[in-house]
Amino acid sequence: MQEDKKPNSVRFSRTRKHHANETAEDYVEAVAEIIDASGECRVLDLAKYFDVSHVTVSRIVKRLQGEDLLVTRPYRPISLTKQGAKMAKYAKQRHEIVLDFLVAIGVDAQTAEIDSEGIEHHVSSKTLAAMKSFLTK
Amino acid sequence: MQEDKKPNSVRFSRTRKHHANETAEDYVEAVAEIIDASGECRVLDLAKYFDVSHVTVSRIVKRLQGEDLLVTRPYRPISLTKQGAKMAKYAKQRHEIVLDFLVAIGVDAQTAEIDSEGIEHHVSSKTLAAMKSFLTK
DNA sequence: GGCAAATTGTAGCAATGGCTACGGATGCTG
DNA sequence: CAGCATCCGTAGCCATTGCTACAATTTGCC
Ligand SMILES: [Mn+2]
Ligand SMILES: [Mn+2]
Ligand SMILES: [Mn+2]
Ligand SMILES: [Mn+2]
Repeated sequence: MQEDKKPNSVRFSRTRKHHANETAEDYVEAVAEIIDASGECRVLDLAKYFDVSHVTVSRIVKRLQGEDLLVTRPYRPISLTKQGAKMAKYAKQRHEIVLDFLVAIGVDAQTAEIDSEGIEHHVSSKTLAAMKSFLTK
Repeated sequence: MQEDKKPNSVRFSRTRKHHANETAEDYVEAVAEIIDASGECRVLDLAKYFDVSHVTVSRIVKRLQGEDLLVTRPYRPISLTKQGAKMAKYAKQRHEIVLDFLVAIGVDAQTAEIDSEGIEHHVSSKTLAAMKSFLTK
């Protein structure tokens, strides 16, 4: 049973859904990156990575464990589940394409890094495909 | 006294700031559009526009009034302040450029409408300039 | 004018993501 | 191996944005 929305408002609901996923996407991507760089990922690594308190990280990690994206035990390192690793891989690829794309249209690297961090979460597979095809042309 | 951040984490703080502004930008843009289309903007108009309850709109309108972006009185229509109108004008222009840009790189109109609704808030003036210059080429 | 419908406000709940303060666990090091 | 520093969890606060249920106001119509 779908509540039928007025066509205009659909895009806002969609954007709200994107935002709900944002934290998860950034976190699994960060966990993958930190493990790749240093061998393991701890709560404090993520706190420094995002520049938030360890408390914020701790709570979010707990939530994401409940969503089967990562695994940890008290006072222990954090690792990704299969599902989390899959999301991280996709998020990383998408992030890189968005970043490269912005640079390709003439945005300076530093600005592209900042903007891509927010833009990535709103780029659908269709828009991603368009960016990809632009890059290979 | 600036807390000096690790350069990497800057982009996340920036993205969090963009998100804090998102609601304001969407709301003033919607108020301008609704007034332009129908003469006045009521709480229920915004509720339908965003597909949220009138309660959510009512509270956000109150907050934005406190931020001097719009004006209203109980049970009365909503209008923009000078500052709100200025933000609405910028947001609308930016939104249109992002939308047109996505279409220009080959994204279908419907997808472009959805994606631009989220992307717009993360597009800095530099990235916007790059998109603009791409469109005029 | 008065009643009913439509509109808007209020009360109170939930989820999410910020924070500080404090307490418990881990682990390094003398 | 004991103690101390570091790391992490918990308690409890705030702000924001969702919601339902109910109360109040405005408006339209007879
Ligand atoms: Mn990312
Ligand atoms: Mn991101
Ligand atoms: Mn928007
Ligand atoms: Mn966003």
